[in-house]
Amino acid sequence: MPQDIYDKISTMAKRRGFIYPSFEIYGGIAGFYDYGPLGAQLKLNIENLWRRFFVLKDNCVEISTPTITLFEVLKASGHVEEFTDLTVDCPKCKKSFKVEDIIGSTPVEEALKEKKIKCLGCGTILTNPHPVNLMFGTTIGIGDGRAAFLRPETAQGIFTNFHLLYRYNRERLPFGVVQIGKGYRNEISPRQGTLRQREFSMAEAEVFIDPKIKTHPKFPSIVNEPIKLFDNETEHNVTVGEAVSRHIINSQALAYYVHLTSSFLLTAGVDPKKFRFRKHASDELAHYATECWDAELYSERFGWIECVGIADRSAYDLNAHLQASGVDMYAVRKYDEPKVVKRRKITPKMDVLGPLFKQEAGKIKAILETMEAPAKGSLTVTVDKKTVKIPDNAYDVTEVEEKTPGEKFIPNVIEPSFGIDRVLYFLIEHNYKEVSKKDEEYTILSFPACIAPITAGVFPLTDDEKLVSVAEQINSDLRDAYIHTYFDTTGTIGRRYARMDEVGTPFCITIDHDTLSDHQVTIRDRDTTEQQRVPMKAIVGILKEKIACSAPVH
RNA sequence: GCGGAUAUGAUCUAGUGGUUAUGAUAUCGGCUUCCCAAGCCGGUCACACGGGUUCGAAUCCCGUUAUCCGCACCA
Repeated sequence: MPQDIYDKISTMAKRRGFIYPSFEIYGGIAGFYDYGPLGAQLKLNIENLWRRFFVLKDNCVEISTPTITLFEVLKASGHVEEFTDLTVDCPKCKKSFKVEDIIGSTPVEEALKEKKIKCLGCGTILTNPHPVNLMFGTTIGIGDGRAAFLRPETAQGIFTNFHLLYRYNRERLPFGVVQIGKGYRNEISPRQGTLRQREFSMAEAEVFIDPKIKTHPKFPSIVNEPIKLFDNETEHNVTVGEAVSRHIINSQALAYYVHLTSSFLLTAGVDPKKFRFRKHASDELAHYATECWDAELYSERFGWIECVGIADRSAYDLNAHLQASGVDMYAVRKYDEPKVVKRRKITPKMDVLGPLFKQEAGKIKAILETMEAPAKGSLTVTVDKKTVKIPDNAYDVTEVEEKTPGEKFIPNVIEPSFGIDRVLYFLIEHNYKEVSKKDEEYTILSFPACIAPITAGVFPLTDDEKLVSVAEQINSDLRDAYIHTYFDTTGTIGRRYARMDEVGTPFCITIDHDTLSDHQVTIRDRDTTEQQRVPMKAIVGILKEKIACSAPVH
């Protein structure tokens, strides 16, 4: 098979220190990759660029929560059910089914023995039952510890802190919270290299909004920006404003983050021609989502690959945690003036309720205090699934006027969720260029300056001591200014340029004999190979400006 | 998970049941040269792992692992 771009990139990435297969000296394991020195720096640069968009520009706050997540959290969020499927295969029509779709709640072993599990299509007896559980389980503590999972997404760490974060944000909506970190999925069969890993990095933003005001404060500034949307039938080349007015995207808030994502990806260096947004069909939506747009990037080998999901998770998660934990996950929509409501308030008489209901009296009291007294008839409450009648002499009714400052509601969530490793791979693939120089194959990674792992090569033209010491000074000045450099005195200058081109270093600074007298150096541009003579003192400033990576026109 | 193919230095690769296992690139050292992968000399680094057959296995057989292709799966 001829080498395609994926093979070439894999080879280059390993050879030059971007990506290594993990644990290779012990045989390796599918779905795990190490980032070498250049890969780790590239990943850090991508994450920091992401922070510039989501934290600095969009005002989200960043938190950090454990990757080991308590069973209860993922039970409440639906992941325990949704990620654990027992699946059986049909040997005849080669289809797989969830066991529970076929036999309901019958124990599986029994059903297998009795050959009750038959293919819904052709009636053949199904075989090979295997659990498809995408979460890694573990136990916290020794012995009867508490069950836990490695998190399948960082989002739950944000949801479970909602009440604290809402207060941090001084009880105002909208606000966004981000987290960058590892997620884990025990993929059945990882393929496609780093595009499908079992441990992977994600950057997620959970933006909490009022479901009645699904907008974004900066939406007006982007209404005329173009965007390419594919709804599985038609490709719409529209403006962000049109996307919303024509209901291709169903809210301004969602559309805003579609645009922000686009802006981030293009700044990071994805090829606009290999980039689109695609809407999830209703049958591919996650269990928590009501609408989802994927940013898809095109790979020459793998086709269109989802790298970012921008989902409207509605109130799903906060509601789930509210139900399961009992902690208030509401926000308040303030009225212009507090509303005054007359209410027939119940005041329980504990001296009657206590002896009557014993240990249940406390629960009954709590329920009664939230209830409206019936205008007529008897009062009943439901405690532990039992309905009990409360005698008239066990409570008083008083008519009170209650002031309500606003309406309670569960916020909705817009979630842009980025697969960092996928973005990283695509930045390599989209920027991988082959040219031929003097009949030799020559490769260039045309990374934008803001994400390139090394910003500048620093080269004395010869290994003359005088040149080397000036170059060393320039090198340390740059490093003092947080600019990553690669200092190299060996080999010909062409070879040194070539080495930098292959790993995507945008600039090389060369110190030659003239530098000693005119205090100028040469800056060489990777993409044009053009050279510019500039004063030594100006270099830090020039490079800092280049790294700033202003947003491209698109 | 099922079926097929593959596995030799960091990379690409030659090779045979029998001495010390090719060659190139890269890398390191030396000489030389110095603005786009120059040359010469020298050095480091490999038969995926485990078992079997055999006097002898990197080579043949089996298993494992990984990778690639197809199927299935894929918030």
